[in-house]
Amino acid sequence: MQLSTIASTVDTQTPWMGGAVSTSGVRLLGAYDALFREGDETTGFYEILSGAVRAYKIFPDGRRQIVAFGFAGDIVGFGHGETYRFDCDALTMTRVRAIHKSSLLRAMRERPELAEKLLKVAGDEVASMQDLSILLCRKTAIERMASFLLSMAGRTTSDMVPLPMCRADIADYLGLTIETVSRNMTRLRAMRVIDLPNRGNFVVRDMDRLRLLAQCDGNMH
Amino acid sequence: MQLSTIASTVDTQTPWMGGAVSTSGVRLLGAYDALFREGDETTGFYEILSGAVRAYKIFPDGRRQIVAFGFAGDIVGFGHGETYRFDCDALTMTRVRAIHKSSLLRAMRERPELAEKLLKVAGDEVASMQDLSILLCRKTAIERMASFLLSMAGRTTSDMVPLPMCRADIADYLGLTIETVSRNMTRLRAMRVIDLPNRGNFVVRDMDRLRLLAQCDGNMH
DNA sequence: CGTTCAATTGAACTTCATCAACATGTGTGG
DNA sequence: CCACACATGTTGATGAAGTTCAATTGAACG
Repeated sequence: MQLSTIASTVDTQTPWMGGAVSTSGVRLLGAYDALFREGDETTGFYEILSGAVRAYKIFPDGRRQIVAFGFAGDIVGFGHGETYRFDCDALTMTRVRAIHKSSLLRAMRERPELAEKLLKVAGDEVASMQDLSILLCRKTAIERMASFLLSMAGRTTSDMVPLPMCRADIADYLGLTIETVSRNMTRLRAMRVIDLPNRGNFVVRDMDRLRLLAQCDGNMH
Repeated sequence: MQLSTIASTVDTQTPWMGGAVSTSGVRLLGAYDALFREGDETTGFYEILSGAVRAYKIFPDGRRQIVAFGFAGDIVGFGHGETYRFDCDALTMTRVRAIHKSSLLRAMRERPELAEKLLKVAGDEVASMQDLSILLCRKTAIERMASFLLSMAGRTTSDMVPLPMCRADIADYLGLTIETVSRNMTRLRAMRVIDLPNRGNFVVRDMDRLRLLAQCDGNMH
């Protein structure tokens, strides 16, 4: 199950759009630096080159919902109209490449297959959001945690899985409180499913059980 | 807040894609007839001409999540890969126009602006799913009901708002049980916010209070 | 070594789910 | 057209899961 969902990961071995899109500017962001803010005029998409970002919406009453995390290889910026619909900032030191709307439109006119590709990415994005809805709607706290950790683990080959976001970010993503996140992390550790060697990292000790707990019926991508 | 979210509504005054897309077949569906089933090979998109559909996923353990409702003017079929990712069927007598994948791709190559338009529709779809995530993640039962009724009311000009889906469908969409849906409907009626003249319809008596309850900060489309 | 912020743990409370009974209203056959 | 039957929807009582409030621990940095 694909949880991280700002946009689907694209093949980053090759520069994303074959260089047809002009060599747009690369920006370097520090922790919690804004990529864009709600209400800003949309300039286009961003490709995350390294690091991680979070996209979230803050409500008048202070409630916050993290809509998606984005990692290296993801494209962020779908689902906005003339202005951005929510805030997006970096979790850690992050490099992004801006893909300007105008250059994208130009490239799309020149190479129609690009549009198809982009449409596919958008479709994947929709799929991810649907998965997230299901998670928020139908899963218990520990199932959500398991699903989340599983998707994070799926992003690396390494044994030590980075967790660049704080508990509050995880909580606001999964629709839980930091206390519940913490309790269930502890519970998963007690069950010998994961290890928590330090803040910001975890290790999967029993992948089968983690998958079982995540309870998603395999056929989710 | 846009809840109905299979795809954003497009202008249906004019035939959707200016007729460039071949005059694809129009299908007529009775109540609970399938539009497509999970696992079927994706044939393309469908434009709802009249009636209503529901898109949902059923889990091995029987849990069901309605991902979206679709009404006249909506396009359904985003977020699927080679095969459909979940079931979609009609709630009532429904007419749909099939937009075949191949004819769409052909049309896109001929008229690049079509791709942009479709990309915008996909973006709106993502936006709607994000709204749904927020609803499921952050709202109480009565706030969810209010949001849902508000979005349904926003679809008609008439006083009497149709509610073509049963309580179970509403429950599985909002992440609640039928009992909770029923209780909160009753509660809203007791609060003189809505009237429930009969099954399948409701009337908004106090739109301001409904909006207040829905708690979405206006700036959601 | 102490300060500070994040994370963890504990206890009481709230909300919603669950189980169960009851009502309504929709359709069918007499 | 009425009466009955099954569906769907409503209402009530109880319990579990997660939130909230509060205290404690732990780690990072000066």
